[in-house]
Amino acid sequence: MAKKLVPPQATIRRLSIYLRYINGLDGDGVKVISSHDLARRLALNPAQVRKDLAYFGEFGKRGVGYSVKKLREHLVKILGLQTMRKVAIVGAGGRLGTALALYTGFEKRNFKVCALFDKDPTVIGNDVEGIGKIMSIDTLPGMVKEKGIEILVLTIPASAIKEIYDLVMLSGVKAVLNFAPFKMLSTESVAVHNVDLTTELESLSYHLSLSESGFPILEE
Amino acid sequence: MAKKLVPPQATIRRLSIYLRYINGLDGDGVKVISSHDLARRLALNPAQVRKDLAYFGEFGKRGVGYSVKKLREHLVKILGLQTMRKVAIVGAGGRLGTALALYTGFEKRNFKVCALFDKDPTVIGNDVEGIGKIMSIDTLPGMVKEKGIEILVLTIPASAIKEIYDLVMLSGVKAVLNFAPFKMLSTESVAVHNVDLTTELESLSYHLSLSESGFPILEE
DNA sequence: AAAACTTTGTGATATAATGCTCATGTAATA
DNA sequence: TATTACATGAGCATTATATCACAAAGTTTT
Repeated sequence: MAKKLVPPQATIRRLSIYLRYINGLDGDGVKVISSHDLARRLALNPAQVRKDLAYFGEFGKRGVGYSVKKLREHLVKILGLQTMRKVAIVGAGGRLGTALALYTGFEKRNFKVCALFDKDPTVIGNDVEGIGKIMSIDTLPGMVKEKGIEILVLTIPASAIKEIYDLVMLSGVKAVLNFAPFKMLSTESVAVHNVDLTTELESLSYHLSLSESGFPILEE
Repeated sequence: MAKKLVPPQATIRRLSIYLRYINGLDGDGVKVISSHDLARRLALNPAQVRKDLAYFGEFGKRGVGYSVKKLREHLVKILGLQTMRKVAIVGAGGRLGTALALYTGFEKRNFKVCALFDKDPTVIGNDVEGIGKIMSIDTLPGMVKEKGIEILVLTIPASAIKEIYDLVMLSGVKAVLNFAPFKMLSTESVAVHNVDLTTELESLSYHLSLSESGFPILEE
């Protein structure tokens, strides 16, 4: 019985975690896995695992569990990972941009970095092996259309945000992973996820202060 | 009237955002800011801003707003940012580790990368300018104590997790920022934040699939 | 084939986060 | 000094998310 409800963002993130876990099971010859097993391994609640999956259909078999093979297929389909997703990096001249451009781990997961952009004329034209030359940010909209880029990874400094915000949002991409220290908002046509490293460090600092003052930590 | 409640993690993250925003106000000669101003600028709800701040005391003045100077002082104090926090990077030989080691933006925010570790003998001993040589992971517990390292940034590959998990958790640090594709859990003595880049990309991919099938995006 | 297990899927319940509303305090103005 | 306007802090309402608990469905054992 298909219950039509919008799954929370947290559920989507967990699906990705489930997929990684069962991918890691590959050689082990495990044919079936229960919500209990998954939950124990991933430090979650079994009911939550079941509910997460139930948003998308009835994948399990009562008294048995979930077929690993089928579950993997479903997760790949739900997350839209059957086809390679084309990614571009904006701010590719910076440290973080370069690191992500050269990181090979994404390809295994079906994400392909296929274009690099920057604003700085001193890095435009630099060749990154395996990907190509860093291009001017001005060419972004054209390249998005030409290459079929779907996701933009933003690794620009705070100072460049004003200049680049609209350019990115109107470039035609449908998704943005933003590392810049500024919260970008999702719109009808562009999904944005923000990763804010400073905020992560500062909230850890808060916990340090807490434990200095004698409080326990306990969360997440 | 001080209400004794534990502030949610989301509140702590927002405090960091508030601080960044009012730091950016520096030259503008703004003396006072209202919850409304803050909320509008940061795409939040004014009541939420007030509630976030009210967890920690009564900083505002009715009819006026919050003194920027005082608010900054309070936020710095709450987040424990008066003193420099010493950070070490584990997995400093990899792309991401190197990028973070060389990233200078953290110092402005009072975080100092002061040690680098790796498991790989081929990178141990490499000198990173301004920080020092990459050290063997085996020396981690000793160095944590010796240098007073409080935060560990983990940028190790999936394959190294098993080997390094306990070493990190027992090293004596009080906080971990984990980029490895594995969810580490906070304990009584160690606060952990996980940043999972693959999960971020995959959940964006989910939204791409959705919009391909005609659904709108709308979230965050 | 019945009984005893196992595990899913889901309604009901608990917990948490967010947003609304307003009494109260403050400042500016007449 | 009274009036008006404004903004906080807090209680309450609403929404979102997570957990519990159990009936229904499948498997294994006797």
